[in-house]
This record gives sequence, C-alpha cells and structure tokens, in this order.
Amino acid sequence: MPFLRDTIADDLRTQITTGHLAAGTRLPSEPRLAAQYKVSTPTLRNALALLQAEGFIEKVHGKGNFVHRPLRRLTYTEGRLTPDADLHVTIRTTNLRARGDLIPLLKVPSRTPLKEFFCLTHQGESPHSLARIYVPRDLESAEPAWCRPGLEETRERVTARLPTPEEASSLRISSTLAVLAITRVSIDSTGRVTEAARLVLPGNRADALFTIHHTTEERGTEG
Amino acid sequence: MPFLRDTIADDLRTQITTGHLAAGTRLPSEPRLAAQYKVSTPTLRNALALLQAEGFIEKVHGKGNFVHRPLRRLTYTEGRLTPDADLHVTIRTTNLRARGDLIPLLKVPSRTPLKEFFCLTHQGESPHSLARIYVPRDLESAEPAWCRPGLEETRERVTARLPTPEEASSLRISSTLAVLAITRVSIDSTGRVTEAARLVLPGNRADALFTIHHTTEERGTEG
DNA sequence: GAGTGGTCTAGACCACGAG
DNA sequence: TCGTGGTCTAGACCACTCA
Repeated sequence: MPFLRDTIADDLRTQITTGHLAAGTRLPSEPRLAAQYKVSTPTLRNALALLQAEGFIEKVHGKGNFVHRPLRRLTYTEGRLTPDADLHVTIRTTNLRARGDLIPLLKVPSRTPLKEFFCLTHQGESPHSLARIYVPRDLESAEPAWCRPGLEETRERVTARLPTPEEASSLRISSTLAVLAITRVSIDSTGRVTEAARLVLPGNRADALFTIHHTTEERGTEG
Repeated sequence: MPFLRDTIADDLRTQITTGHLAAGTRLPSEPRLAAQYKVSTPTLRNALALLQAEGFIEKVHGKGNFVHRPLRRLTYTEGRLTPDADLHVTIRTTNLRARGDLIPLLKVPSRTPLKEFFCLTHQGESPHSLARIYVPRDLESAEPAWCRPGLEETRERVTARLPTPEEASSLRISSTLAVLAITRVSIDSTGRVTEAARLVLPGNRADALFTIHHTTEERGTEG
C-alpha cells in the first residue's frame, strides 16, 4: 500500500508534466487541496515538499504554491555550460585576501591578495546557477585568467549536497533541492594554481559530463 | 525565535561531535526523547530528520536511532573508490533484457540480453554506496568486462539528486540526503558500448574527482 | 508480545503578503 | 484585516525487529 503523500505527489506531478497545470499557476490553498484529496494538511504538505524538492513547485510564504516553469537541462562540459542563447551571466568582482579553505585550495599563504569573480548565470528571467572564481591578484591580467598559456591540468572535485541558505536564496531554489558542487582548480606548467572555482549547479536543471580517452591499457571498474 | 526542531538538532549534533554520544550508541526512543525535550513526537522526529540528512544518525525501523560512525569521505577517481581496507562489495548478478533507458545507454536493440551486476559497497557494517553495472551478454567473459582490451573512451555523466525510495532503503540513508549519481559508459575502439554503469554515491560520504591534462591550448572557463 | 520507528489525523497558533 | 503558508501538538494506527 503506497503512502498517501506519494500518491498525491504523483497525481500533481503528472498534472504538471502533462500541462494540465500550467507553469506559473497558483495551486489551491493547502487546506483546500487537503479537503480535495481527503487528507489532513500535514499529509498534503508532505506531498508538496516532495514536489518542491523535485523542483516542480515553488512555495511562497503568505502567497501560495506555484507551478514552476519547465526547466531545460543544461550540461557542464569542459569548464562551461552548453551554450544557450537564453543564458547570460552577471559578474561582480571583489578584492579579498586568502583565508580559510581558499589557502590550501589555491596553495597560497594566508592573506594573499585575491580577486573574486561572483558569477550568477541567468536563464531568461530566473537564476540558473552560480560560480565563485578566485584568482591570485598578482597573475591577474585584464581578464580573469581563463585562457592563460601554459595551462597544464584541471582538477574537478564533484560533490552532491543541499544548498546553503545563501545559495538557496541566490538561486531561488528550495533548501531540499540537491545541488552539484564542483570545485575546480587549474594548474600551470610550473605547478602553480592559476585559478580556483566553486560552481553550484542545481540538480534539477544541470549535470556535468566528463570524458576520458584511454591511450594505453587503463581500466574503468566498479564503484 | 529559532525553531524547536533546530535547537534540538543543534543540541544532539554537538553531543555527537563532541563525543558525548559515542558512535554506534542507540539514542533513547523517540517518545522518550520527545518527553526529555518537552516536545511532541513529530517535532522530535523533524529534528532527527535533519541529523539523518546530515549523516549524523542512522534510523533503523523497529530497532532505534543510532549515532552514525564518523564518516570517512571517500573519493571516486578513475572508475573506483579510494581503496580502503574497511570496504567490501557484495555483488548480485541478474540476467535481463534491454528496455527503457538501457537501450539508448548501451546502444543496443530492445530486448538485447544483458547481465546486471548489482554491487552494494559496505564500509564496515553499514552500506556505503551502490552501483548497477550492465554488460551485453554476448561480449561477457567470465568476469565483467571491466578490463577489456581496446577500451577507447569512458564518458561519465554526473548529476545531483535525491535518492529513490529503493536507493534510500538499500543505503539506509534519508530520502533528503543528496546523492551523486554517475552514469558511466565505456566504449571500445569499434564504437561499441562494452559496459554501462549507474553509480549512487551519498553526498555526505563520497565525492568524485576528475582530472584533465591539457596538451595543446585548451581552456577552462566559467560555469 | 513488547518495543521500536513510520505514517497519518484534526486541529491550534504564529508569520508573512497584499489590499 | 484577511488569506496564505510554517510550525507544533497529542494523540491513533500500522510495520518492523527481536526475544
């Protein structure tokens, strides 16, 4: 016997995906929906929480629950998202000094002058993903050091987690929506870290693709 | 005014991290804890749900809530988790036929005979991560085709999401704990897919590392 | 059979948003 | 002020585990 919240969530989900509930629509109030499905309000709220975590609805305190618009899925490959005409980035630049996690990440002494590029990617009106890029200020050219010559190696550490409260509000996502967090470090031929970046890609609208070409005998094995 | 569930979770969390509640300890039953904190059982359960999502406790139906052992963080690199003496894998093999997502993934016709390896990795007593590996049965040797000669390319698509109910129960994790889902496809020199794998790595105990060596001029850019 | 966690009920009260 | 979602209560009932 399936749980009530799941059957309710399934019903609403199909109504949304089939277009029976259009994007932007406000759902009936929670007491109304609960009466409609003949369940208590906590049970109905559990169903809505599932849909929120999947990114199907957006809950707004004091206003209502709204059907989220359909999300195109973008892929992060080779350091960038799939090009998309609808995609634009706003960058805020800040000067700061190395501290905390940034010190081992960039392999610099504490309080080394850095430049931070805070990149917020929008798809149409709404925020899509964000990136924080750090560059040591002494090897900074006019542009961030993305296409420096002598780039040797890029290392990307990928984790799945829930967003921090700040990330959730910047991206206007639920705090229960999983995000892909990528920490990328670029190293030049002298072994120096030329750039570090922390990317946050909401799991319901982006994934990452990595391709490995095998030259000699190499193995891919079980997880 | 902070929420009751958060203050309760904070209290238990510090008791765990300071070692006041040792790993493996069984917590008092939920009604007892609720009485102790002077809250209702649903509120107490909400607090425990937070700790479970963070990986601090493990809920076992019918037995109790247990302080999770401190989680070592393992890294998935080049197709495998960091070797660890405490890690062991149980494999269940099943014969099946290609259908649904497996058809485009393996680039085979519908109903092609496949072999599935269901791999459940344990760290000590408790489940750590799982993998489902699919191999076309006609190019199956005695062992799964991990180290076939002529391996040309490995493509890994990485997403962040919440676990399915089955994954959550197999791994004994909360359904609100983000997991890293990796879909890996291996291609031989003839372009044939020799193996496809779906890995599920809980976000609180594993991440993935990808390294790109740049030979000519290549660029890593913003997200 | 005793004890445990999992789901659900039918409310109460508070905080937020808009007119 | 009114309607909304957010939190919390004090139970009931079922499913699972183990002796």
